Amino acid sequence: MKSDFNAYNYLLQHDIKPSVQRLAIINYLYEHRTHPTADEIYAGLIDQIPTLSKTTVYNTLNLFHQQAAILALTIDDKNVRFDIDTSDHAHFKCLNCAKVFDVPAVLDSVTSVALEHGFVVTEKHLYLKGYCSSCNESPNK
Amino acid sequence: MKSDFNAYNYLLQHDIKPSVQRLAIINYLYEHRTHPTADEIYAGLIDQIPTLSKTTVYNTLNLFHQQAAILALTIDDKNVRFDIDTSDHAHFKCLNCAKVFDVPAVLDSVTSVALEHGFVVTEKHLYLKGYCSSCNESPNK
DNA sequence: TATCAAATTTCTAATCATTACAATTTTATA
DNA sequence: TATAAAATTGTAATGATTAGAAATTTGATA
Repeated sequence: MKSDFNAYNYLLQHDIKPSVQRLAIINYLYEHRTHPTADEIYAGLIDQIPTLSKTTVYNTLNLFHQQAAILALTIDDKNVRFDIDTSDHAHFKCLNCAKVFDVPAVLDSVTSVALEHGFVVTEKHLYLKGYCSSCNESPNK
Repeated sequence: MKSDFNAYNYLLQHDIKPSVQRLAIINYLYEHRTHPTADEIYAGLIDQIPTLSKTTVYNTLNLFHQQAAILALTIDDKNVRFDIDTSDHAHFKCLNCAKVFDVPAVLDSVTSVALEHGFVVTEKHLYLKGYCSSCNESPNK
């Protein structure tokens, strides 16, 4: 079954000139909602594009983020993680299994407080940490 | 004028055995609400404690964080920043001047959604990014 | 279609925050 | 004081990310 995601148009909509590498990376993010790192994306695409360079992956992700086509998550203090879903939602990171989950959330109220301080808000990140339901039932520590 | 902050008791309250280095670091955080990095804390204390090691600063901050005596902020993708204020509040990072500001916020509503998913939440971080009032008036880019 | 400049990709090496690890020093206690 | 445990320190290693230069591809134009 084919994906109904039009990667080509998605890039154009964000003023990004499509290329083989860029299409592959945005498609990877569309298909993998695990908030992958640059390294994971590289590893996932190297078979499909044997000439792919890790620098290209980093450059491309930075470009996508600049153009607001993706989110760059700093929930992990080691790696930046990426998310194609730019709609309002929060993230939960399990301190045991290290997985990052999506959590529904509305962040409007907080933004309004920032506006009162004269801040112009371009990004909102809500990160929760703790233990997911699996790890909570059988903790491994 | 002397600070009314009792660093010694503060550490004891968090089950941390006081030492010269630990007291200096927690006092530094009490007095500097700029969300400093480990390196900034080290630079701020090296004159006062010439034998201080950067490893000790990292070890100590990790210990404080583990004991929930401070927050470890990953709002910056380069460095971890630290905050002695563990009460409910958000952070705003200016993408121009890189300063991190405190913003009042209540995060209860989001936590409750996470609980419904069976998550145990131990940390909440709300990070806003954009341009502060100074940089917004005279952008430097 | 050939040419040329700009954009993109790639490779290699550098950077730099953080941690690992072993040695030294300090602390607490018998 | 002797001794073990805890804390601190110094050095080297790790590893994600970026810098910078070279190679390749793309797109426009003649």
